[in-house]
Parts: sequence; C-alpha cells; structure tokens
Amino acid sequence: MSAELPAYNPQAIESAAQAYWDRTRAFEVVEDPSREKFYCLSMLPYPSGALHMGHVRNYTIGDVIARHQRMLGRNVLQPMGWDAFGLPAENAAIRNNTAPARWTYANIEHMRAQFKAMGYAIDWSREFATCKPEYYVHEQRMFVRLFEKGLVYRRNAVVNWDPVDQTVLANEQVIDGRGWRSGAPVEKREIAQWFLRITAYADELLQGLDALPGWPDAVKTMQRNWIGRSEGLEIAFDVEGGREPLRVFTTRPDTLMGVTFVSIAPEHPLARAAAEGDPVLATRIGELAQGGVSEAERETQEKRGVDIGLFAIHPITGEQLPIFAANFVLMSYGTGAVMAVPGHDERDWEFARAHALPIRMVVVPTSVRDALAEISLHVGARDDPMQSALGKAPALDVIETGAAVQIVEAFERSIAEDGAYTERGWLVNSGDFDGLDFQSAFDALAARLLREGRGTRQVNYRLRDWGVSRQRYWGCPIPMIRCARCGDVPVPEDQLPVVLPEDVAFSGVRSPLKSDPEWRKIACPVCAGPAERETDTFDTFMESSWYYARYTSPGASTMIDARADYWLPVDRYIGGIEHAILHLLYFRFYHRLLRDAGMVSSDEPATNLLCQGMVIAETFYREVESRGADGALITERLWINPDDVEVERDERGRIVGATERASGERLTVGGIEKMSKSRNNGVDPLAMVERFGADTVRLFSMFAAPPEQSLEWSEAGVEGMSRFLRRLWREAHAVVAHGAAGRPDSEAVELDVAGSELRRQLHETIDKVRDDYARRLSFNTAIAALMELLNALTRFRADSAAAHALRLEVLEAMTLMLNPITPHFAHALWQALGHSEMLVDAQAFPVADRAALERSSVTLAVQVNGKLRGTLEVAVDAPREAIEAMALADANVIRHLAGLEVRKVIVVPGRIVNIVASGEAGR
RNA sequence: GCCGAUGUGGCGGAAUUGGUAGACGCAGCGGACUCAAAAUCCGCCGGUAGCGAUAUCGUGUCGGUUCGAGUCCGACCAUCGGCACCA
Repeated sequence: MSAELPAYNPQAIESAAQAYWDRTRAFEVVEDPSREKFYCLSMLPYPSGALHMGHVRNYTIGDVIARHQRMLGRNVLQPMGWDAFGLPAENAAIRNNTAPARWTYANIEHMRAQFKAMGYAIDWSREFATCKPEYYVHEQRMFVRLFEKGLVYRRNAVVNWDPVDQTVLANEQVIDGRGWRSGAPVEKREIAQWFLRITAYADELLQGLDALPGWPDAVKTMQRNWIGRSEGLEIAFDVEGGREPLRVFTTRPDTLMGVTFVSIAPEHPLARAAAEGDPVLATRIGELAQGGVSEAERETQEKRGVDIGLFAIHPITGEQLPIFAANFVLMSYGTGAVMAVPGHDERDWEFARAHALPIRMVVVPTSVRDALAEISLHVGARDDPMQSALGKAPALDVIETGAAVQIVEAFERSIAEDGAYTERGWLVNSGDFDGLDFQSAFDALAARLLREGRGTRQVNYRLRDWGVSRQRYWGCPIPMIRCARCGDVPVPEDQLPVVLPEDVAFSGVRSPLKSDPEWRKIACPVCAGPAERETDTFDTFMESSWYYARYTSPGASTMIDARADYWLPVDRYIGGIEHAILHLLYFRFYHRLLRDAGMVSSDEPATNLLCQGMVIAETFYREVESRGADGALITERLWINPDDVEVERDERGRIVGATERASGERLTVGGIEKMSKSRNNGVDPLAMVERFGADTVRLFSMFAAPPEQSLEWSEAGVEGMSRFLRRLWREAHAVVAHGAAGRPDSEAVELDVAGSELRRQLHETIDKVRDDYARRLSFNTAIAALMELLNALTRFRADSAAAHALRLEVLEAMTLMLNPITPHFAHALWQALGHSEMLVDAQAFPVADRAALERSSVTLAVQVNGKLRGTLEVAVDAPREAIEAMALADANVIRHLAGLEVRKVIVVPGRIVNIVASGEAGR
C-alpha cells in the first residue's frame, strides 16, 4: 500500500508554498481599524554576510508567534530590515579592499535570499536598510530637533586611544589593555563628543518598568540596576589652600564620622590642578589613566591611587583628610569624588590597608550595640564605653561585662583585619549622632549640613547620558556645524540629509570623512562665514532605536505618520538577552522622544518581550605547532568544524573520542560553546535546509530547547525531527487513501473505548498546545504533545467509519497546530486532506471540545510518609473517606504501615494521598 | 569587580500553583523485515542490590522550612550573558 503514497519531498513542497505566498502577497498587510492588530517584531539583523543559526532561531520564534496570531484572526504585521551601519563593514573593507557600502549591500542581497528560503511570513514590502539616506535623514532631523529642545549637548568624554595607530578604539578592539592591531598599551584620551540627555528621562524609564508586565523580570531588574537611582547627600569638603570645595556624593552619610581620606577620579579638576607644575605627580596620575575605558576593565584592574599632596577638611570634625587620585573612581558617576570610609566600604577598606590609612568603626550591628549598652550600664557614665570595653580604661565589673566586651572586641577586630562592615546598623564613635539608626542619622546629618551650607539632599543615577559620537566613517553623519563665531549650529532642515559618501577609498586608518579636506568645508548657516562640518558619525544604536516605528509608515516623508498609532506599540518583541540593557533602554528612551514630539501616543514601544538564548555546539580541535616570528615554538589550537568530525561513543553513548574525517587525525573534544567563527563550530543553516528542508530546521530549533534557554545544535536531533514529519506525512496519506477507497460505514457508529480515549487525548492536546503557544511560549512542549498524539494515532488500530472520521479529525487538528512551526508542510498536508482553501487563509486554530475532555476516573499517587507506595484509580467524584479507605487497603501500603501508627491522612483531590505514620515498632 | 541568569539520565530537555522526577526526542542495546544495506516497525533503556515482586539512593554542593521540595528560604560552587565605542 505504502508504495503508491506520495513521499515527503521538502524541496518541492517548500518552493510551491513559498511561490503561493509570494503570488498572493499573503503577508503584506494594511491598517484595518475593524480588526485587532498584532505587531510581531524580531530584532533586526546586522548584515554580516550569511544567515547563522542564531538568526534562524530568532526569526523562527517570531514567525511561529506571527503565524499563530494570524490563525487567531489578528491583522499581523511582521517586517524585516537591515541594521546596516557598523564596525564589521569597516573591518571587512580593510581586509577585502572594498568600500563598506558595497560589502554591506552585497551581504543584504545574499541574506535576503536566505531568509526567504526559511519561509518566514514577512511583509517584505516594508523592508529597508538603515544606511540609506532616505532612512537616516529622519534621524538627522530628529537630532536637530532634540538639539533645539536642549536634549542634545556637547562635552568632553574619555575614549580608548591607540598611541601607535593614532586612532580611537572601540572597547571590543582593546584586548588586555592593548590595541588589537598595534598591540600598544591603550591610553585614555578626552575628546569633544555629542550626548543625548537620556538622564532627563531616568525616572520615567525607571517607573515605566512597572507598567511592563509582559517583560521578563530579569530584564526589568537589570534595567532598574542600570539606571541605579539612589538617594543620598552631596557634601562639600573644604580643601586646604583656599581652593574650590570638593563635592562628594554618598548614599551612606551615616558613616560620615568614619571618613579617613577622600578619593577622586584621575580626570578630576583638582587632580589636574595639583599636578600642574609638578611633573612627577603629573606622571603618576597619568599612569592611573592606563588601560581601556570599559567599566569591566576598570573594576577588575588592581586598585591604585596616588596621594596628590592636598588635604580636605572634614565638615564636622575639621580633621585633615589626605586626597588620593584613584583609578577606581569614575569621573562620570556622581561628582567624580568619593569620601572614603574604610570601616564600612569594601573598596575603601582594601585601599586603606594598602596605604596604611586609619580604619574607623562607626556603624555596628544590633548585637554589638546591645553589648556596648551593657558595658556602659556597668561602667557608668564615668568613661567612654568603647575605651572601657577595649581595656583602655579600668573596667570595674569585668565579670558582668566579660561576654559583652568579647563581642565588641571581636567585631572591632573583624573590621580591622577581615574586611569592612557594609550593612546598615547603629552609629557609634560619632559624637552627637551616637545611637542613631541609618535613617535617623541620615536625616540628622542632612539637617546639620544643610544648615551649615555644606550639604544637600540629592537623587543620583548610575545611568549616564548617551554618548552618540563615533570617530568612524561607516555611520550616519552627525548633522552639526562648528562655526568659530556662532558655535555649534545644526545643519538647516532644507540641507538635510547630510549624505555619507559611499564611493570612497577606505584604508581603515582614518575615516574618509576626516581625511578629505573638502568634505567638511561649509559656510556657516547663521553668519555665512567659514565653518566645518562634524566629521563624527552616530552610534549605530541610533538607527536601531527607532526602526520599529519606521516599519509602520513605509514611504512616509516624515519619520513616521498616522499609521504608527495603529500598529504601535509592538505586541511581541523578540531578541537576544544580550540586548537586555543598552538597546532595550535606548529603544524605550527613543519611544518617549517620539511621544514628546507628538508622533505616537503610547509611552512604551513594546508591551511584551521575549529574550531567546544562544545557539551552541560541540567544539573540536587539534594542536598544531609552528615557529613564531622570533623562532620560538608556538602551540596553537586548530578548531575543526563539527561537520568534518567523526565522533566515537562507548556502548552507553558517551563521547569517548573524535577524529577528523579528512585526515583521520585524533581530535580533542573542546566542550560546548556558542557558535562562533573563532571556535569554528558554526553550522550553516542553508546547508541544513538543503538536506532536510526548512520545516525540519524550523521544527528542530523550536523543539530542542525552550526559547529563552540556550540551544545545542545536534544533527541527530534534526534527523529525529525529519523522522517525525515523514511519519505524520505517511500516516495522513494512508488515512486519506483508505477513505478514498470508499469503505462502507456499516460498522460501529459510536467510538469504542480506545477511540474515546484517543479523542480525549486529541482535545487535551489542543488545550495544551493552545496554552503553550499563547501563554507559556513553550513551543518545545507543544511539539512533544503533538508527537505523543501521533504515537497514539499510529497505535490506534480500530477499523470503522467512526474510527476513520476520528483519524481525519486528529490529522486536521495536528496540521493546523503544526502550521506556525512547519508552514510549508502544513500547507501541503492541508491540501492532501482535501481542502480547497489554502491553509494560510484558513485562519482557524483548533479549539477543544469540552465534552470530549470529560473523564470518569483519575489516578492518585499513594504515599506513606512522603514515599510513593502505590497508585489508585478512583472515580472523579469519590468522597474523601472512600479514597482514604482504598489507600489504607492497598497491599503495599499495609506492608509499609506494619508496626506504625497512622497519625494523619492527607488527601489532595486529583493528585495524591499521603499517609503520615510514626514509629510504634520500637516498643 | 558589579548586575542578571542557568545547573535534572550518556545527551537535548519535561515536570505549568509545593503533590507519582525523567514526558517527548536523540544516542545506545536487543529483535523483526531484507540476499544485503538503507528506510521502517517492535521492545528495553538513572545508579546500586535482587531471578523477580520490590527495596534503596538520586535534580550542582551544604544546610533549613514542610505531611511532602527539582520547585520555597539561606550560604556556597561552577558556567553563561551584560558592563555604556561589537551588534
């Protein structure tokens, strides 16, 4: 029989389905206020050259959601575009000696074809590349508008400077503190840069998180911590020698009496002033500026500081405090200066130990405060309790206070020797403030310093303004002009866009914009005098911060038009967790800029967010030896692609070894890592599509892991998915052929027990799959349930008209439920099942028949003292007493209760019976 | 260093609200079909003990809460993501 059935041929099926969708423009959408919209957006790709598995995963998740929503009847928008500016194009340009534009456009052409082969339900009519002037002109206009609103400003900021190549380096280009090409130690250098005032929105961005129930908690927490709102005091310390007072910000004013020195950033004006005319000090402070600017590098560097020879005056005690320039103090946070409390701050503690500075205990936990109180009670008011406790004054009641003294001494020793006490507590050694708790001390100190004009309450944010200047060529030109007479002047509206010349000779050493003496020349729009264009370009995060809005308004002459408010906000945004902070914060910021410009009416750009995990794979390498430039023997790892590796396993399936197919050489198994060029463990998605079909690749990437976890690529796993599709294909065609044979339906009209059970399983599966798709986004378990259903279907052997009808019911429902994941396969199967309407237009996701879900009995687990001893089949409405009696009558339960007395029987309806019994056996 | 996440058989994972740990798939082992191979179909498949019924241990480590913990709490370890110029 099976010989006549059509074989599953993915290539033929996929090209036919894709041709049909193309011909009917199935995924092109227009605004329709009568229908509920659904905007499904996956983060736009960087056109790196070829589709990789990370893309496949990201866009398949988006496509499954989009197609599912379409089946629920929504008007679904799923667009695609290209994040086309960026560093890799410049690197490729240097390597291949081509212009970044050419490389980028060629990549887009290639990748678009690859995307189409995956069969995504994308409205390609809305596609754009962010490197085109018709895209970035709106970004330039917006920037000018923000400049006029005061949300853009220019100031100096530090960058990584490669002293050999004479160029600014991206953090990525700084490796172990050295330039990636020159190998020279990187220096910090200050240059003038443009900033967007994102901090003006800090509070709103923070509070807005509470209105995003559809965002993962992890992302919201990371954003909260990144914004880092903290309430504290800004305190002015006078500096000896009549200089400007030194302002510090602290969230722990309660520890003020424990300050023993002050630390400032190496770039702080006071450090500069102190170094002036002191070349030795200048050099030593300069050394602190070594290394890259990234926070990770600064924070893991050895903590170093230089005494600048000046003293700050403690605002309460008048004590002289040495001032250090330190590499761990950031000029960009707070005031660039911190009061150091080594007793109660970990970093200050380490610094104090290294520089032999005093450590003072001024905050103690409740236990120590109570011990001190006890001592003071016994010793009386005669002496300072601390002094007595530490044996520096005669203690009269040693016997009564011995334990308390030990507590206090142990605590003081721990602060001096083990590390700072950083918890909040009770103040000691703090004069007027002794005995206060954190909040009272905060308030009392704030009041006193305010009265004396030395302090103000201050809310501080860790969030910094967004520096958008890049000293690069392949980016959107910043539309500003510098005039010696008029200052910073924006390029006038009618002269926008400032077009980036694409046909350039690119050496990579210097941006062509900067090396061209003519490009920058321009007459000042205000005074018509000679002026210069800005030659820096925007951070590429600028383009990716508003692209989602542009998709809603293709062809609009403005950034977006009225159509935006139909589609926005995005209903489901999908992208990697690596974007949890930067991109997703700029995205939320930019939406507010659009709102405040009157372009959209919502506050947030996306209501629901799904962060997918990485794609990882096994790595293999062998070691090769070579002679370095200096003749020394170098051992390097040569990474071999998993495609070229034969893996050996033991009889349990454990990997025991690997050999390279071509050479037969033994390889080392290097562990499972993120697919990357450096480990050569990437698997080409298109090669997989050619072998198995796009549906199988899509099915595997949805089945192998839940979306938010990392996904391990496994070719054997892909074969398993292919097997499942072939089995379903065969089963469906066999059932159809059977029905076509025209069997008389004279047999049983009613379903037998097996049939009723299969039908119940079908409808339970429908319920589960609906929930997995819509609420849980747990596609792997939805697929597992469909596999179980197919297993049940192939085991079902009844032969009757009713059984045939049931088989068709199961197959139709399975086809519909699989459609979002394997749309070509479902498209073809739907026709094979006899439908003349195309599945893409069917718009119907199965709904469970409540009647089919009813059951008469349930299985309960029976435990004795929490351990499983048997199961029980009981009627769904069985009374508690009957269940208890049945459980106690179970033979195995009786055996385990021997010699024990039943104390309690816990019955959880529909789930479990637990008999709690305890030991009489011993008597 | 700081912030966030993850850890379950040989492997990917399931267990949705604290209630039968290991669904589903892969790999492996045994068998059927075949001249043979592929494909397909059937069975077994966490460790230990036992012929078996079954017992016992078992969800990164250590401790706690509970009648009951993979799930909750505390401490720790390992791995991964982000740290503002990779995108």
